[in-house]
Amino acid sequence: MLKSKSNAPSPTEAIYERLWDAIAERNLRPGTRLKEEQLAEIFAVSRARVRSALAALERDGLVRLVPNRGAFVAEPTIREARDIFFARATIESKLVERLCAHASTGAINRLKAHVAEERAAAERCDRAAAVRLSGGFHLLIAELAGSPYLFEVLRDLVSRTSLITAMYQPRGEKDCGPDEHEDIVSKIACGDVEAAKLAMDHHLDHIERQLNLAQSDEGPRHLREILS
Amino acid sequence: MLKSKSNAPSPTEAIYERLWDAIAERNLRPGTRLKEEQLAEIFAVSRARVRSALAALERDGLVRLVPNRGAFVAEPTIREARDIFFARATIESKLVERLCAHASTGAINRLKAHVAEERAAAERCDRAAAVRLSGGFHLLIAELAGSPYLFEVLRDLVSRTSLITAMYQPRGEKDCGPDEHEDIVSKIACGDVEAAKLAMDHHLDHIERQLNLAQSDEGPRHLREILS
DNA sequence: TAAAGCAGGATTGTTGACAATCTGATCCCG
DNA sequence: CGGGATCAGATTGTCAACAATCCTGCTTTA
Repeated sequence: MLKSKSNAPSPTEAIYERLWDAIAERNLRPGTRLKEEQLAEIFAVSRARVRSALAALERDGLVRLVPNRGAFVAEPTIREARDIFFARATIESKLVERLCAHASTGAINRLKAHVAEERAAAERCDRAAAVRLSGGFHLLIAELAGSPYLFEVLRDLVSRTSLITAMYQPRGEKDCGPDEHEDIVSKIACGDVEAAKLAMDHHLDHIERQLNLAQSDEGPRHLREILS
Repeated sequence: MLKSKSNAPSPTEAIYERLWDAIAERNLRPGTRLKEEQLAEIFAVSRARVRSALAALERDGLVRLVPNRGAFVAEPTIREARDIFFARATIESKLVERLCAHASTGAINRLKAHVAEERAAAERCDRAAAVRLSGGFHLLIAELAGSPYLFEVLRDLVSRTSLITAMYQPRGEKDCGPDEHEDIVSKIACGDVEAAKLAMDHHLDHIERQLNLAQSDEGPRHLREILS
């Protein structure tokens, strides 16, 4: 996994992040071909570094690597999408349970502060921030629950969920606001384990239900234009 | 993730597998330094390929990569070890539950056949096969439960467990035989969800309890000698 | 004497060029 | 006119040499 060096993000990470953003914000649509040389030129780095960034993105399920063919933005199938949500429910339910078991007031406050940030971003209509913060909420739960390993797995799952959302959620549909997150936090604050788990399950189920099977059919756009 | 191409394993995978085996069979002890050039010479491949294999091993938690310093066989802490077992319990419990829900007779038969293989390997005292099959049992459950994503996560967890076992299980201690696996299978065959989940939890807990905190303190051995 | 400074050697990180492979269009033949 | 072989162009995969970095042991100096 990519190390999260707090101060200095490695060059590979930087490319990883920029591509991640472009995909999650729906600017790079599923199926788009990612040519190594092209990316190397755009980001002004060597091809080798692009390669390692693409390898990392493949590990997180955002990119599909075909031998001798190249890299493409992944196109998760409906079946895979449902599997991702199953995995999320499995893991997040347990994390909520564990968090309830020993939730400090500090933890509750961090959760509340995060939801407030989400609300602010939603009101600004800052899509990029909203997507990032929405995923961040779930990661925060994993962090506070105290399982570094499941935190990493969930980070992966959240990335994949972003891609799935970009692919299957109708463009008109508004992202789920911070209301359900707030609900989950309040249940955790009460210390009601079962209610909190149900709230999380319901939340994930709600996101899953918003998906539809019709794929977007806009024309392709040029990499150079999207990645500024 | 490494693609599991059924017929032709890629060269990178081949190196990955050989190092994995060496670590899981306790020939390469935690903390051992893995020099790129040395490995390249031993495996008769280029350094670039060793690099990508080491990157894959780091992703699976078997190797620690230090910038400008090199690669070392990972040394999971006690805390990390316990976290791995927590993650396994979380995931495998759910997988067993799901498998019980729709366990075909074909699935049961595959499980029984696998346990039989395990028993045969144990009687041959074939340690390498025993380690591989023991992990394979858990992976088979994930496969039969029908969650490709959690299968991949569990593959990772099993690798890490091998390393933890190599590091913290006293050498005298015999590996858990196939008895507990057989117990789990029988509970699944009965369709008793709760009993099956309990059996799995107990099995994992049993493995975890066998760990001790004293590290092995044998002298280092030479890479060339171990990797034949 | 001990600690800081300074090469020397070894190891990793990076780059650019070369080889292998695939795609797509053209051309030939039935 | 249609189908299959063939060749050019483009793209990925691999490699070997070069640059940057780090550890080790020695030297110097207070």
